[in-house]
Amino acid sequence: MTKARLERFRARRVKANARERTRMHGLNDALDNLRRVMPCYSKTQKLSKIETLRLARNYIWALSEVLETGQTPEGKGFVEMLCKGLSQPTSNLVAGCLQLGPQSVLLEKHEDKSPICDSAISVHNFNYQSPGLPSPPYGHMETHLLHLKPQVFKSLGESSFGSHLPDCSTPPYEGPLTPPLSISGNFSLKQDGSPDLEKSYSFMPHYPSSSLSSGHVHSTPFQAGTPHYDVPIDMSYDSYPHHGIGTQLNTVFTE
DNA sequence: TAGGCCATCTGGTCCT
DNA sequence: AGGACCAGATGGCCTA
Repeated sequence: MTKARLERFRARRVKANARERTRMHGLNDALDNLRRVMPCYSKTQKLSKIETLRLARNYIWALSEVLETGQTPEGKGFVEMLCKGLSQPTSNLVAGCLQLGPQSVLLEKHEDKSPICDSAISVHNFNYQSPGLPSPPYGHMETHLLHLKPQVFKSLGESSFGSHLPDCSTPPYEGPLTPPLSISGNFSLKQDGSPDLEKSYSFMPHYPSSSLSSGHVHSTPFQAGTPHYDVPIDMSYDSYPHHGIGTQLNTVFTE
């Protein structure tokens, strides 16, 4: 290889590296956008990539469950759905983030009676200190309990909007907050059952029955007939080998 | 110190 | 040829 060819090769490699960096930054930006529309978003305590993907999968599943059943998710069950497959720290984070007390407050109105965002079911700046959980490192946590779009509420018979969607999403994200849903269509968002179909792992938070008051997630199946996996979260979390994000994506969507 | 997570570099493969 | 995508390797940072 002549010196000139070597230099050309080096230059090409440098350019390819730069492109790869840019590509990965784009991927990370997309992940950040995904984090922002998750039910548990914190700028300071970022979910890892793999946990973000898992939580997103659960969130989509939970929302499609709401659409399908037309039932308001019961608080504990909702948390359980979101926590399926997450690591214990993340599960604790989500649980602590979403549990407001013994009574489900999932449908509590946003405290800021903003005419624009009045429709969003969310609780902002919620600091939760659970007696059974470690001190929350997340601190100032912005929580979206159910950041549902009007069509979701319409399906629940609780819609009060027109066709205009209130923009309650975080600024940088310009895409839709909810996946394209086709209720009458030929496809279903949800697979046949729950995200934990594959029994390679199964996790149902296993806590004392006084779960909520003790800051734990009580294992109440969200959906009647949902198999009860009486497995502690920490026992069921499988540590995945260190793969690239592509592999992680594959892992998440085949789970 | 080990393990988890991440960014980056790199070479391979596929496509235009 | 060059770009996009992917996965393996590597090293840094952080935390338990």
